[in-house]
Amino acid sequence: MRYDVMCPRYEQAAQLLGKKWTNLILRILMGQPRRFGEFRQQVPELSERLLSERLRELEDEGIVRRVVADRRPVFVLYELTPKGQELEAVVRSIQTWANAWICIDGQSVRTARRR
Amino acid sequence: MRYDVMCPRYEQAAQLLGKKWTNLILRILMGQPRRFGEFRQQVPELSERLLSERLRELEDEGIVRRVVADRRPVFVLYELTPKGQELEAVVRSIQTWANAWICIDGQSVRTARRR
DNA sequence: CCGGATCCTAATGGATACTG
DNA sequence: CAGTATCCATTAGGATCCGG
Repeated sequence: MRYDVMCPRYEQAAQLLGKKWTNLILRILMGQPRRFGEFRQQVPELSERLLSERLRELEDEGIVRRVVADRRPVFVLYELTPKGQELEAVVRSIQTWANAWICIDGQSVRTARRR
Repeated sequence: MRYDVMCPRYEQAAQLLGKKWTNLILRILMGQPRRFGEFRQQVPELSERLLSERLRELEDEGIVRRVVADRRPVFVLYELTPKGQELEAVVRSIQTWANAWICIDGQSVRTARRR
């Protein structure tokens, strides 16, 4: 078997999930639709620029839908699409693995390599 | 519920899986232990520098074990640890999701946003 | 209230050459 | 055979300020 070609969708999915803040945003959305400002309250360390960028990426991927309520003041909701909802299985499998193999201290598992 | 803190292990796992070439390396290792040069044959586009870097990262995470056969010429095998083997469930869940939600063309799913 | 525009720095990845 | 070392281009992310 040759492995010269990657699955582009897999790559895209994995790289998206690996980006900073993405998983946090997804988790928050898994509970319920959220407004832009709610993310900021929930995660003060996440800047508006990155929040906006991540939401846009997820929207581009069809994982998140942006719903604009057309009244004043402007009111925007972000919610998971079906595609996004099915990501929950992935998120949980990563979490399960991480929980199972967590190590307590920050030490490397790797034994010293000879130089 | 507050989401001000991320699960560091989850983050680390997701970010590792999202790095370029990592998933390919894992897939190759899931079949059987491999030698350094075998990766290069299987994936010619992957440079020695990055291959070495990825393997080292996976080793540091305790996902891959580096086994040196002490005879001439030097002979090195990389193999999955139990921790690494259990990543297969994660890889498969990502693949399942990616397969289910693949789109054929390169077009964005997102409907145009008003500017 | 919901972002966009800018600027700057750090991290990532590719190419190439060299070594125990 | 199995890597390191170096250099460079691109990308990702944080900080800050501005606008409909």
